[in-house]
Amino acid sequence: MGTKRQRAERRTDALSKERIVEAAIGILDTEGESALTFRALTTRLATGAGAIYWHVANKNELLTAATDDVMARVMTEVVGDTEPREAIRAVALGVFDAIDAHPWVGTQLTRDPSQSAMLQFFESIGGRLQALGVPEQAQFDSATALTNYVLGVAGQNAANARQAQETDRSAFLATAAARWARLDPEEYPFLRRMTTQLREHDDREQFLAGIDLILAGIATVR
Amino acid sequence: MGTKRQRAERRTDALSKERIVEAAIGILDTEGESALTFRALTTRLATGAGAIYWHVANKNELLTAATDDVMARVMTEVVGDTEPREAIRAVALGVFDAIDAHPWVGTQLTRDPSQSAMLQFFESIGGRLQALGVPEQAQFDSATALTNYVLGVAGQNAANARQAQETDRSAFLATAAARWARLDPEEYPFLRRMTTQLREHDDREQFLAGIDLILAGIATVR
DNA sequence: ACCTGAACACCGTTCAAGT
DNA sequence: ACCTGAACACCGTTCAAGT
Repeated sequence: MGTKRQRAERRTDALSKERIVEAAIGILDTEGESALTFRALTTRLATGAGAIYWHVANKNELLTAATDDVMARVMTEVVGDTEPREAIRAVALGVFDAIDAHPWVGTQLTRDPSQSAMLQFFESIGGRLQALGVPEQAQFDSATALTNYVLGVAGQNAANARQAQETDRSAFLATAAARWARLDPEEYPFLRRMTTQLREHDDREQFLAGIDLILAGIATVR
Repeated sequence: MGTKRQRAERRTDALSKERIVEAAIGILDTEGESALTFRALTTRLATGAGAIYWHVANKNELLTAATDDVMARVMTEVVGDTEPREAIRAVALGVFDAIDAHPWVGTQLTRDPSQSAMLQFFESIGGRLQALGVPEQAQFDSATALTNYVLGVAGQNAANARQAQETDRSAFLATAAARWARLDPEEYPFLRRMTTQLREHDDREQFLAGIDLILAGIATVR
């Protein structure tokens, strides 16, 4: 009985999968994707590599768990809306904001879209399409289109974050816009015409505009 | 003069960026992304690591060059169509087929979408939107939506290829469908309803269906 | 100018050994 | 059951030295 008590009162800083995932998220958020190594983790957790492997199979499982951790919060937070169209927009925006705050989530989702987080997203979208009155036949293609679009944005965001790193966003956009402006006008008339829009656009608004475009297309199928 | 001649007649197997890129593509296509290492390259090219670094700055530049090599062919092959809507579908399908044949291209495009290949794609789409009569204001958002969708599919395809690896496609789909069928029907009614469609769908057709959905949405903006 | 190949600094992962 | 930490098998990249 005394022994059992002792087991229940384990030191609060004992290692666990949750604590490891938490530490991983901390490193990813503050120092970026490339900083997450088992060495960095062992230092932060004051332990050995083998201790981590006792709780986690490998680095990929750790990344998956960290991503699901962030995404689970998003999916549960966005449940209020009843109007299906608004609900779809809200869920999509929730994912966008999460990826914006944690770019490494974008990398991970594009690397492994069969994550339970994406299944939840797909389910959440699909259920609303049903409520929207989209015919059965078209529901699969519609949900897939929305999901692929979100994954594309996720990847872009992660790539931008990787490239921006030091410089801030407006400087980053200015550089990109300058590159567009320097392109051959014969070969790239469209990009040149869009230079100003590139520099001045808002990622979040543009993301929503894309969602609305796809929703408008879906509304077309009757 | 004799010297100059000799220089012109260099041994045909001399190293060059093109030959290195070609070898890299060979490894990527036959053995997959993880097989592309500088050790594998030096073996295949019968040279030293330093020799490769003389022609190529680093692994990322090599991957970028290999991707642009594949994509450049796609973009030039698809120029026949005059009807803008068909041209957009053809360009998108060309990218899809290229990624289907070379899944590593999908990984690279999602990792670095500012590649010249994607700029060409964006330009190609944008020019056609103009021809389609899409208002200036909406062209940027429309081209971005299509591009993000294609990038999302690219990532998915690459991830699937990575996961499939050994087993063939139908076995892969069967496994995924079986996983969907095992989900809690209370929590995942939509996924369960879509299980059959997942198992029987054709990736290429579904990709086109998504493009058509977005195009239908774009046609809505007047 | 172009190439060789050993060496460097780092990875993720394993495993015998401890408690 | 859980943890330690040295060791292993790999990486990408550098660089003194060769031709």
